[in-house]
Amino acid sequence: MSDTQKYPLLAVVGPTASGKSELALELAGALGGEIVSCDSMQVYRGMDIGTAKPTQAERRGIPHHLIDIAEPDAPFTCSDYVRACRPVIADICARGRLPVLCGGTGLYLERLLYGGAEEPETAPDPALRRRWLDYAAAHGAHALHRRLAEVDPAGAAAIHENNIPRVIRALEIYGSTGVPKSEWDRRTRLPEPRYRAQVIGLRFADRAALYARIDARVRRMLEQGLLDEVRRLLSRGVFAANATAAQAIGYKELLGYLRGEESYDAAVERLCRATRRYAKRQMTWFAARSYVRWLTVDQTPDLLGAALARLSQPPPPG
RNA sequence: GCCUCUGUAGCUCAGUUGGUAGAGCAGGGGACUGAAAAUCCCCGUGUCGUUGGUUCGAUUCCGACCGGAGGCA
Repeated sequence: MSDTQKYPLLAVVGPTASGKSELALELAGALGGEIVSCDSMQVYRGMDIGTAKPTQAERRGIPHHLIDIAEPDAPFTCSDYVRACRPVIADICARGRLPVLCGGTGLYLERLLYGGAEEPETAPDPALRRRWLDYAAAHGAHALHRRLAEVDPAGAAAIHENNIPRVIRALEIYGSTGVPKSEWDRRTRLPEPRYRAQVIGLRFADRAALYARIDARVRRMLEQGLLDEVRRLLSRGVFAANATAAQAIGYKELLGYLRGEESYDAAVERLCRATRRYAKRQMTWFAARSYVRWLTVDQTPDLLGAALARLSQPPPPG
């Protein structure tokens, strides 16, 4: 795809509970757009309340894509997301509509925008990972990291030795392609985004204001029956499957309560805390992306107006 | 009323045979290329309850007082 053929798209990013969905919906309504979820957990069927999926009523007749496209007990990765997302964007644009990405999974958006065509075809290999994990257990994280340094010094230097999953991933890539991960990283990072993307980020001048919204949202989820939702997934064996979906905030905390390991209040407190920490990690991620144009939610009465004003400006250079 | 124990970081507690102190949790900051709601890294000054005394020097020893817990009346 040459530069002149680049598809346009909008994206609304930011920490959880910052109001992304609402703004994205308004933008889609105003600009003739369709929502494309960019969320690692909304892809799973049956996880509705805890992932804050917009209800049919809340979608106001605007199509939402990449929600409910995977089973929670099966693996679904960043690469699956990107592969699923590209044709959706192409289709929306082909119909003369505007894709409005919306979500808090920074990595998914990053790989969508900057991922090249060439990528290592190395799906996670459970047996191989098991082997490296055993190796780490037997010889320690340091020894595992040294194994990586032998074949990929640059890659090893970029990964802390205690970050065992990452070290194993890098070993996996080298093992199955014969090319170091650091080399793949160089090859698969586009200098320019693949789309004519305009990314709006939501942030808060007052952190406490966001945290209050998070606490309120957790309370609302519980009122809407989050606990029952977790029970349903539990009975389906989702958490035993050791799947990505089982790592979702809300689900893993309430599990402790359902198993009688802690009180309800303690589980809810842990849930709120985990959500706040997650929000902080999201803020750190997006704050480091130069392509994000920020709107300060608690200082902007007319978010939609402010967002539209931003969009009329030319996008920032690469 | 008397006796014993106790009072150290936001919380739970260590510790200093007298030279002004450190862990876990909480909190803050950061990283991030196919598990990312995941994973990982960095960050600990606080009237050591108050007040007298001993001492070159007290959070540490002694006294009194004020909280808290327990016991005896």
